[in-house]
Amino acid sequence: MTPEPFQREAVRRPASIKDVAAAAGVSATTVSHVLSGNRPVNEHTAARVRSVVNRLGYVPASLARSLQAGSTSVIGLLIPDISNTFFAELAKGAEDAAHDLGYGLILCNTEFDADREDRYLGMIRSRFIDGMVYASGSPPSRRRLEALMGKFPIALADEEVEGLEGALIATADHEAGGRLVGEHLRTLGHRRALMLTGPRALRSSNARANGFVRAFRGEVVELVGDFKESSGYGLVAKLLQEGGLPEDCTAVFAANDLMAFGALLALREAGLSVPEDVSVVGFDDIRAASLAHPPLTTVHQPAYDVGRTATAQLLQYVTRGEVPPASRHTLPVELKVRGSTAPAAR
Amino acid sequence: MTPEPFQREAVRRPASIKDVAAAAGVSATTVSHVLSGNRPVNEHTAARVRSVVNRLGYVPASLARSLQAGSTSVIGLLIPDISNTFFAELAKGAEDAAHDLGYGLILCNTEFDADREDRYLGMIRSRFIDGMVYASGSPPSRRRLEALMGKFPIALADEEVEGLEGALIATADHEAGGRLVGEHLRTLGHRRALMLTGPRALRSSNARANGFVRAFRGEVVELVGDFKESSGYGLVAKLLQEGGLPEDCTAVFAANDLMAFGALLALREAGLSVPEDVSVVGFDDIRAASLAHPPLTTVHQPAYDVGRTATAQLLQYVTRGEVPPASRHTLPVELKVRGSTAPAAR
DNA sequence: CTAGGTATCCAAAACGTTTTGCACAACCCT
DNA sequence: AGGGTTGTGCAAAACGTTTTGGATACCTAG
Repeated sequence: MTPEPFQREAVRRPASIKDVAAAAGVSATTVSHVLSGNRPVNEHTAARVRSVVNRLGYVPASLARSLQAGSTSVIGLLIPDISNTFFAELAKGAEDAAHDLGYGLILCNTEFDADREDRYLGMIRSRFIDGMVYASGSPPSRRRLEALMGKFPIALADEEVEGLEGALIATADHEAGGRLVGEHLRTLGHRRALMLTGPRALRSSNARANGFVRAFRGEVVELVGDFKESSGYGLVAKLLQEGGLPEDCTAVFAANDLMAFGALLALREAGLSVPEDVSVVGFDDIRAASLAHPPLTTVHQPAYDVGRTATAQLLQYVTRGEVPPASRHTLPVELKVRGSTAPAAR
Repeated sequence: MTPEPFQREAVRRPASIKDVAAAAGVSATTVSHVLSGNRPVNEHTAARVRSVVNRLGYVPASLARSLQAGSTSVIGLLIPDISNTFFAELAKGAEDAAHDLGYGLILCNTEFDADREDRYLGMIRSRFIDGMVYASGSPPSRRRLEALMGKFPIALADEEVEGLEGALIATADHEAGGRLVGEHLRTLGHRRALMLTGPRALRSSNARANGFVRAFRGEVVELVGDFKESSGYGLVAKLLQEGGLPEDCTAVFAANDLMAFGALLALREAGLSVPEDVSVVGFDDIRAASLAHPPLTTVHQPAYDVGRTATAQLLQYVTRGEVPPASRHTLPVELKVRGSTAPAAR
């Protein structure tokens, strides 16, 4: 018995509140009141209305409702790349927070593309969304954002923006993360390290580097990367070709896990073994970090919490019209010591 | 020089088309025409209007526009878990396809929660979104979906639904994937295998198993899991405790990578080495698969394409009102042979 | 000088709700 | 009997657009 093929109904105008009103012999006002409970309605009339609603399959048009209410109960989440597990986790946190308050979440995936970002920011200017959680992942243009933040509810996630100190912000404690790595490597006896940073324009990247340098108190060679696996590979491979790591350099700290993987690959190709010859540390603790070989020592970022907190802050502002008491949340990070670090080779 | 702290402007009603009209000394109609170019307007007047638009920072309210137009240019993407890389990739494809046609994408993350799914489906019933890409990941309730698909544009991604043959569908060729694995293992000399399936109610899961069994032509012991790492671990660990793998069983095929990882862990804990003692194969090719130790042999699913194709189909239907010629797309999969499979031990 | 264009703009309707002020009846209390 | 309350429901305004049928003035050709 094969089920009969599915049939698409002919399109027809969906029932409106007026249709319901007419069919039930009441005014649209009364239907509205029955459905919203905003004012009392005679139980007998209400029952009749409800029955008509069911029969006609009436569902209020949320557009009209939003237009009247002046808000849509939808916010946006702007991120560069949803297929990056960090942002996926962040998105999950944001979606949870939004859902808790009955809000929808529009995914604004920019691919680091400015045009795309602009188009999405247009959604807030045209008031299609009530607010935006902004986690651009690239150095945001301050001017553009500032103009927007003055007029519309925007919360920053993961990345702060120079000069927007009064804004709503949730971010991981990047500096502390860097410090933890510095202490860890120092304790293991390392005295010279190679640091692969992210783009200079990113505060988070700088904070990681600063924290590291301060706590490590050894000699650090900094190379600027772009957070991609290829850059981690390229920088290290090039260095190795040009005569190897700096003398006595026994550790590599990459500002994110992807670059660490790249570094890992380059080291392995050069015949160096991790962690025996060189220790490697990443940042982010993406899922692959624990599965890699060797498992990567890294700093766990609370991506989910960052997304959730930023969104909760935004919604508190949006729904209650008040800026939350703590308008800046710095969330704790955690060092995950795994197999890619070991005491410095003598 | 610290930048001065950011100031939030006092909230005031945003300028409407009437404000612009008044300030420019024309009617709202004219403003609308200037902006849309729908009808010609005297260039002198138009210039004046445009200048006022800029001065007032007027942006048309998309809600009102949508209400009038009868559509919102936003569609939904319903998935169970955005932090799963498979769905993240799928989401990326969907977002790309939507963006290409000027559509926004609302992320509907259900966490396998029926209430949550219902709430999101409400968005389409209330016409807040023009359509929905449905990739529930769990056996969808046919009745609920059928009623909805008759009335609203819905495309199925990744998972088909029994009896909805006429619907828009994009899915990977699960059966072929299973076959590829079967042939691979058979060629390597394996004759007995353990298969960890997904939930029985999922078509995709069954298709993988069927394809495998057919092509392997050896003896297959099937154990039903739930696509989670824990279930892969649990099933295999239990088996090993109760007397080990079936005699001469030299291969394990898990219906997805996560379960394969679980199996890998259980085998390792029992002192069995992969692939020397047992070969292990997964399905999905999530990022961690290639980074695991040993790198996992698995079937690559075109998650991005599935999302993109399903969305493109949906939008073709939504924008042009016509069902696309090929309303069912089966996308090719690819076997990635890595380190977790080897010739059967004698 | 008039009939038919053309260029330019506007008023009003429509989209589908919610909200608010009011009307009408029925009831209660003194 | 009259004033106040309560219960019930409606009409109209408002939200901010786009669309459509005219209206007005000017111009051109006959």
